[in-house]
Amino acid sequence: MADVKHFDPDAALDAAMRLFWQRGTASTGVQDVVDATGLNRSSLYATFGSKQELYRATLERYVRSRSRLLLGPLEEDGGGLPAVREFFDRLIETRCTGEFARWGCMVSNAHAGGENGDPEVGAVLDRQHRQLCAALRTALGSAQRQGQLAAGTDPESAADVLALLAHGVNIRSRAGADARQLRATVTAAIGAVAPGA
Amino acid sequence: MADVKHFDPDAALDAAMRLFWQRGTASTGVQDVVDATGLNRSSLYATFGSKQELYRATLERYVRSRSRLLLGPLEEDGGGLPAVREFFDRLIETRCTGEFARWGCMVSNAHAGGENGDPEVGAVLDRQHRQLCAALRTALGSAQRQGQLAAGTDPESAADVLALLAHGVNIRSRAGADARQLRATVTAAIGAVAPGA
DNA sequence: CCCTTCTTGAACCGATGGTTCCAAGATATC
DNA sequence: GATATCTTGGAACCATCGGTTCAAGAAGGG
Repeated sequence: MADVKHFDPDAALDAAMRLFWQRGTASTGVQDVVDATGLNRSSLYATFGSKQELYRATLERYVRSRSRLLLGPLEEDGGGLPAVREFFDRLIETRCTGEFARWGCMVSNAHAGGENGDPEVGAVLDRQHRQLCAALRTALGSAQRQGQLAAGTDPESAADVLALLAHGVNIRSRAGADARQLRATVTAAIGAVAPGA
Repeated sequence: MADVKHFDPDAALDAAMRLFWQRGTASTGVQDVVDATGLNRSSLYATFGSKQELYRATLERYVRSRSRLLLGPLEEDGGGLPAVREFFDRLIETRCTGEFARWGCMVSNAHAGGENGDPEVGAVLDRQHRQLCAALRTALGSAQRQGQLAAGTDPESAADVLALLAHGVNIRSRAGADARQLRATVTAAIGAVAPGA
């Protein structure tokens, strides 16, 4: 009865995501998206509605794919302190090397870029930050139950501190901060807020 | 012989600074600057050259005025641990209340906004981060000499951790993070990385 | 009052912003 | 193969972008 899409919307969304991630909303023109995705303006608007809706879609794709990739292991049962250390190792690795080096985190970038002027975007940012805190809390809680933490350590406030620290890593990585330096700092931080037993 | 400027360049620079600080470079048009400063395009270009040069000028004004306001007390001799606590108190106060609430830090914003594509801007960002680390190191060093720190505390790595944490505070404040929550988290962090004697 | 120097407002430039529209092309059902 | 329905390509839309230019006006020194 009808025609079907001649392109892969998921691939297009991914290409657009990378654009917004790297350069932000304001610095990315619709023409840039057209060029990067290869599809036409009409198809783009027919599929995603508007630039703002497209941005929201890419942001949600980011938190569901890229963020999940990092947070997933953290939320698994019984990860404990090693899971926390591995989370930051992988975070710094991702932020400083490979194809995403110097791109930072799309969520942190959205924070600073003021994209939260859009209430829907703001809600995503808050939710994502709470999820990061919760994931760290889960891992630190399991660390405590496994007796990995020194007595008197509070997993909740430690998780909040490390979550803020993660934002700091994301920000500094955009300026090309040295991975070794970041790793050393983060290691010191973990050792201080979540000291081993 | 000639005519003299009919406006105050410093006031104009300050108005432009607020614009770039709040909304970023890409989202701020020259017309916005014209409207905010009250002076016209010609005077603006005659005085500052280009939009990019104007941005650089406002960024430097920011680090020389606003940042200095926060970092100054930290660098003074003998501030010790109380100076560190006061720095974060004032940071959070500035970021969450008053006319600059939800504006974040212009330097952190520039990081995430990718403004460091301009090498001169990137240099300012790196310099400013190093200065923040150095200021914290100074205060923590004096704390150690005054016997305020527990044995085994390393002022240098503690300073690096707190500097990253400051970026985190700046970022989260843009999303309207609760000041009390931030204060509690920061207090926990200071207590962990720079425990009192 | 003249003349020089600066400021000012407005118009102008090409490029680009996001968005819409319509004819042409493609496809699955009948 | 005809037809209905969707996608596609491309152009056009109108506003604004950053940046430049120019003529008129204002202000000081002679």
